[in-house]
Amino acid sequence: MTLAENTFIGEYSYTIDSKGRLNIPSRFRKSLSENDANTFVITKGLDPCIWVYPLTEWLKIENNLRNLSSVKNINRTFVRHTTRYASSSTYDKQGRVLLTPSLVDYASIDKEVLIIGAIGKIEIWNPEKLQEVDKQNMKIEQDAYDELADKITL
Amino acid sequence: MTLAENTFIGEYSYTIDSKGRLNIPSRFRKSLSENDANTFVITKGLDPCIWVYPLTEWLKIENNLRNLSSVKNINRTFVRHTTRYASSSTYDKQGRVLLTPSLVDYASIDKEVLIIGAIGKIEIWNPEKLQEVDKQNMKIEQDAYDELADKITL
DNA sequence: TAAGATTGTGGGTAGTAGTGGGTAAAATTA
DNA sequence: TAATTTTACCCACTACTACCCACAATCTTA
Repeated sequence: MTLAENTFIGEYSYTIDSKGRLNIPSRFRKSLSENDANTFVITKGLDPCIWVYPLTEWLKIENNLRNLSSVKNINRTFVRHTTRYASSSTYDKQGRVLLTPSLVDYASIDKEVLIIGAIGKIEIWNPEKLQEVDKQNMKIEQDAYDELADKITL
Repeated sequence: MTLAENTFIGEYSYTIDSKGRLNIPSRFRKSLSENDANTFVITKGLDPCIWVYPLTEWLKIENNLRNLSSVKNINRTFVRHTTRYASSSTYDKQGRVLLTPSLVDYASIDKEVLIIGAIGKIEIWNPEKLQEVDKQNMKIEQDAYDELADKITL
């Protein structure tokens, strides 16, 4: 349980309640650093899911974005896409954050969600959507995947 | 004589109790390094078994994952696959860790398990499953096995 | 060989975690 | 300003987990 700070692993099946609140797994909350002030930044993922960053991790991303020159069109698009849907949320006494309807809609989420620790961030998925996307990815990029597995996993 | 730290060899027959707890052989626990803080990271194996890493070994994997940019699609898939089934577990006073139902299910484990030291990690098998997989592999990959002989001297 | 220590396994219990809902403060709108 | 909606805080219930103790079998050691 002495994992590195702001590092998330594991998978949890949780539900979104009628008020749009989602509990962040206790393990994840405990792994936040002091500076995160119990706050996450919630935004659109590059996949059809929601990404949740610890506050301090998000600030690093902001810094990186700041350094992208606005002259390049692709940079402007990327910055816009990344920041547009982001909002910060401090979790309540029960450990829940509020998800905006537009993000919930983007990730095709109903009530049941899969919360997945992805090292520096947290992903929130509609379970069926994930399965679907996964299958597709593996079909297209099996070779690249195997190469990574060979390099990284022992 | 003692083995090197975080090195596991040998095979043990243990049982999983009604609460899903599994005792890690005393020999294995003793071989953990100080930095492991009595903690293992338990995850899905590439074979139909459960892999158990000492914390510090897992942190090396984590570091590699952290350096993969999320802008690339295949990187996101790989990180997700690798972290998703992982969970850290500090063993209790009796030396037991908690196995998640999804992993137990994945490895087709009932109650009796075979705990096998695989040098840098530990494998947890359903005994029958292992026998089955073993038989199959030896039939198919005799050539590849022979090729290994060039690399490793016994 | 006998006493003591260690190890694997079983189970009880208090505290914690996930979920649901009420209510007052705050924000928005008419 | 008043009415309505939204948000934040509080309490409550249930299930689960972590911690504790127990015990029998095995191993160690004097």
